[in-house]
Amino acid sequence: MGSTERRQRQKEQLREQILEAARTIVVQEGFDALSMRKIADAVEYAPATLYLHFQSRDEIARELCVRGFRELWNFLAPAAPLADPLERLRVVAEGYVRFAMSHPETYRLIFMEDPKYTGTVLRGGPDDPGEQSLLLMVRAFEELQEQGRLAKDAVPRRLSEVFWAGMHGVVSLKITCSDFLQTPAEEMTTTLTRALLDGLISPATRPRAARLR
Amino acid sequence: MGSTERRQRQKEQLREQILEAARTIVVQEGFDALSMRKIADAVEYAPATLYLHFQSRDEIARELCVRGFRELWNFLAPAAPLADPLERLRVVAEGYVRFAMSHPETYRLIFMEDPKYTGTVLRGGPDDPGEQSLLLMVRAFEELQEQGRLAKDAVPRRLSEVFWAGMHGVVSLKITCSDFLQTPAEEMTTTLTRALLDGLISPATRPRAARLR
DNA sequence: GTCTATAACTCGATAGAC
DNA sequence: GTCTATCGAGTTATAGAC
Repeated sequence: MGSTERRQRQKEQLREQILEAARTIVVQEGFDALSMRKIADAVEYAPATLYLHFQSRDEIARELCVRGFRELWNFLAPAAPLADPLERLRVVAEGYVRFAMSHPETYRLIFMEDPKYTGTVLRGGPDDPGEQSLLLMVRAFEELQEQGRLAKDAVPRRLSEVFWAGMHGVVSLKITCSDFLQTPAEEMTTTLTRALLDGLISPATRPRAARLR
Repeated sequence: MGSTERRQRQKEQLREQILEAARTIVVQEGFDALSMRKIADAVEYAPATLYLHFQSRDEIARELCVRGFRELWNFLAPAAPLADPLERLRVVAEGYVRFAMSHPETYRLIFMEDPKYTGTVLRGGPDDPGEQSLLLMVRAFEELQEQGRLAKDAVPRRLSEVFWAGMHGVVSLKITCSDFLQTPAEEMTTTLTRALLDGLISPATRPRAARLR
C-alpha cells in the first residue's frame, strides 16, 4: 500500500503549506487579515479545500498559537541549565522580550488577541505549555527561597506570575504604542528586572553577595 | 430662532444616544461585536442615520476611547493631592487596576485592541491625555529624586514607563487569561508595587524611613 | 477523494426617495 | 433629517459536480 502512504504524505504536506501560508499572513498583515480566502489563494486551492484539513479558521489560529508558543519556549530554554536562579530569571526575561520583539504579531495572537487563543496554551492544566514555562520561573524562586535569599513566607508561584506580568506589560505596551514610550524595550526590561528582583528579594533576607548591583 | 436651538439640542442628544448605545454594546459584548447596524437597532434609527453624526465606525470607537480614558483619569486623580510621592504612586496603581478590572472591555479597547485606538489617547504629543496621566507618575519620581530617596542618575520618565508597564501587564493578563493566574489582581498589584518601588528606589540612597516594609 | 461553486450570512457605507 | 434599498466586499461553511 505505497500509494496510501504517499497520499498521507501529500495530505500532511498540504496541511503544512496551509499553516505556513497562514503564519506568513499573520506575520505580515496581522491576525485580523487572516481569512480562509487569503490562505486558499496563497496555497492555490479553493477555500473549501482548507476545510478538509482544518475544521475552521479558529482551528488554524489555535495551531498557530501552539507553534508560536513552542518557538517562545526556544527563547526561554537556554535559561534552564543556568546554575544561579537569579541569573536564570534574568535570562528568561531577556529571551521573553527578544521573542516578543522579533515576533510581535505572533505574540499578539497568543497573548493579546482573544482569551480563547490564549487559553489554547494557558488552559491552567498541569500539562499545558504555559504551565511548563511558568515552572521555569517558579523553580528559580523556590531555589532562591531554599538558599535563604528570599523571604520564607514568599509564594514562588505568585512571584512568578508578577514577574511574568511585568515582562508582558513591557512587550505588550511596546507592541501597542511603541511611539508613546521613550524607553527602548531592552532598557525597560533591564530596569524592570533589576527593580523587581531587587524588590522581591527582600533586603532583610538578602545576603550581600546576592545583590543585583 | 428657538427652533434652530431645539434642533441643535436634538441633534446632540442623538449623538449622545449613539455613543451610549455603542458603549453598552462594547461593555456587554466586546468591541468586535460593535457594528453600525447594532447601534442603529439600539437607538431605533436606520443605520444610514448614524453617518449624519459620525463619519465612520472608527470615529465612534475613537470617541469611546477618549471618554474611557477620561473615566480612567477619574480613578487616578485622587492620588494627585497626596503629599508623599511614594504613597501617590501606590494610589495611582490601585486606581489604575481598579479601573481596568471594573471596565475590562473599555480598557481592552483603549490599550489592547489596535494601535490606532491607543494612539487616540497616547499620541505622544504634550497635550494628549496619556501624557498628562504619565506626568502624575513622572512628578512623583522627580520629587523622590529631589528628596534624595532615589538615585541621582535615575530617569523619572523611564521609571514611570516601567511602572506603568508593570500595571498594564497585571491588568492585561488578568483580562486575557484570568483563569490561568492563581493570584488575584489586587494581590498582584500590591506585590508588584512593593517590589518595584522597593527595587527602583535603590537601597543605597534610601533612608530607613522611606522603606516600604 | 478533491475541489468548484455557491449558499447564507455578516459588515460598512452610500444613493436617492420622501 | 430620516428611511429604504442596495452595493460591494467580507466571512464561514457546505452541497454536490467531477
